[in-house]
Amino acid sequence: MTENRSLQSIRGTHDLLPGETEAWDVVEGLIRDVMGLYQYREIRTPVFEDTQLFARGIGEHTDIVNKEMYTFTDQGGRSITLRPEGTASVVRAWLQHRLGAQGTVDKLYYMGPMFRQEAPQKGRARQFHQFGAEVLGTDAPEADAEVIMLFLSVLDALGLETWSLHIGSLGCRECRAEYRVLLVEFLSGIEDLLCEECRERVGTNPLRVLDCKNEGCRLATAKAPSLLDHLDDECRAHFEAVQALLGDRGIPFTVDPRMVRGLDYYERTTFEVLSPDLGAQDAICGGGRYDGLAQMIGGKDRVPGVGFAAGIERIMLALEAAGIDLDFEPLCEVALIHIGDAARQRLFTICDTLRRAGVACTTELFDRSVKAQMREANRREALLALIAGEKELEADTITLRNLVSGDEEQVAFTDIVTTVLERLDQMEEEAVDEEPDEWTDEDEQSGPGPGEAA
RNA sequence: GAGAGAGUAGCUCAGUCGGUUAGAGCACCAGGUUGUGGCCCUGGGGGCCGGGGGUUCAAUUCCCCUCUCUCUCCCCA
Repeated sequence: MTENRSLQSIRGTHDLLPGETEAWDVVEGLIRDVMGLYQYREIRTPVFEDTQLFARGIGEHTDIVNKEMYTFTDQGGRSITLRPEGTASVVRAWLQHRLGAQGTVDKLYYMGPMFRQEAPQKGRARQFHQFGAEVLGTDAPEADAEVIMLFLSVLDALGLETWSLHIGSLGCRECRAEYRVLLVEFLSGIEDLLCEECRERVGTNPLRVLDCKNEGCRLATAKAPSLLDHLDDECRAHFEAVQALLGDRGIPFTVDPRMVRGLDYYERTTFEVLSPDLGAQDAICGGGRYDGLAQMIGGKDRVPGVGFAAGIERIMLALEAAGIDLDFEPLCEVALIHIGDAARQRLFTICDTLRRAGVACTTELFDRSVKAQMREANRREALLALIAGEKELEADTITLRNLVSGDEEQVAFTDIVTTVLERLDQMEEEAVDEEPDEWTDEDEQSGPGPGEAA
């Protein structure tokens, strides 16, 4: 409405700035590491899809489809929607490219932005980021347990130790339909005790009534029949197998008979991982089995599948709450410091040469004082400074200063690259010698130095 | 979508019961060292007091609208 002179990012979207992106890189890198460990392979699908994919997959009566999708008509008159979640797209791509044709089980993961038009608050943005994993083509309860274990391994890799795992089962379509009749019968009897919204839900999505946070509804439905008591034999066996697999590995979990997911495609196993440090938006991961999804979006054959989606922003918040700081300054090995214009030009060339040799370095682009240039070198935690002014140009040498020890030496221009590489090697050796034990395995803080390549 | 709170320097925040040039700390720049970092001292730059409208002699301050953020409901990752 208001015509601001300067535009800003739109409501519910955020810029990730230097100082934050480094931590995201670390987190994403650790996620990829764990995915590799479990042999899941990445899939990247478009951020927008045919609206029907989500309408049919997620469900017409869900909040997501009803009121939260970014939908628009493109110039060809097609209805397009920015993806509000990842699973439907992955299954669509799996069907489209016949990834199951080899008869193998496919294990896929994805990572990227999702879009939902909700009221923004902490841990909930309109563009947010999820990563997720999917196993397609198998009913095996091991797949259910594996995706849960996979996510918990990610938390472990990140150092997040406080979480709780909640699991439930929605049964298959057959047993849920039978149960639904029972439930509607029960709810009809207590209808006047329910909140307005729930009275509507009795007709549209009765299972959600059990998940209502309203005190009155909770009390009124306390004695409602439980879905878990009405699973058919196969679904019960499957659910028990999943629990046994988790239990055998000492993974703590709570069975939540009322857990209902907000997406219609779930069947059988559902689960959530909650973080105690997040406030209202405390789910960092949600998932489950979706054996009917492939057919809901037009696939000919039944393709069983199970997976999860996890919110990266919420994980970042949980890390922060846990006091885990993954930020690091990008490595700067050499700062080039000039006095005067001639030296400035000379150093620009030397900087280029050093970079070609794989040395991370920077030159001064403002004409600030030597003091300011040194201060910045210090701020960047540069290891070496190369200083040049009239004196050096005349003598055809450069001053090389070790910024850790303060030692200085004069180096001939022709020897700069070899000497710098030599000194950096020496400093690295010294640093390894002094490094405390706990840091010796892998030093995440220093980031990937371009210098290592050479 | 509903309710509540908040927006003042790059950042974290004071402040004005409406009244001249709006402050601190950190950060930045410069000087103290005719060319050398971290500590210290001195000085400096930087603000349409979120935006628009209204009341008033006078609005950063009061009122309304709007935008954004935060919290809650809801929903979800």
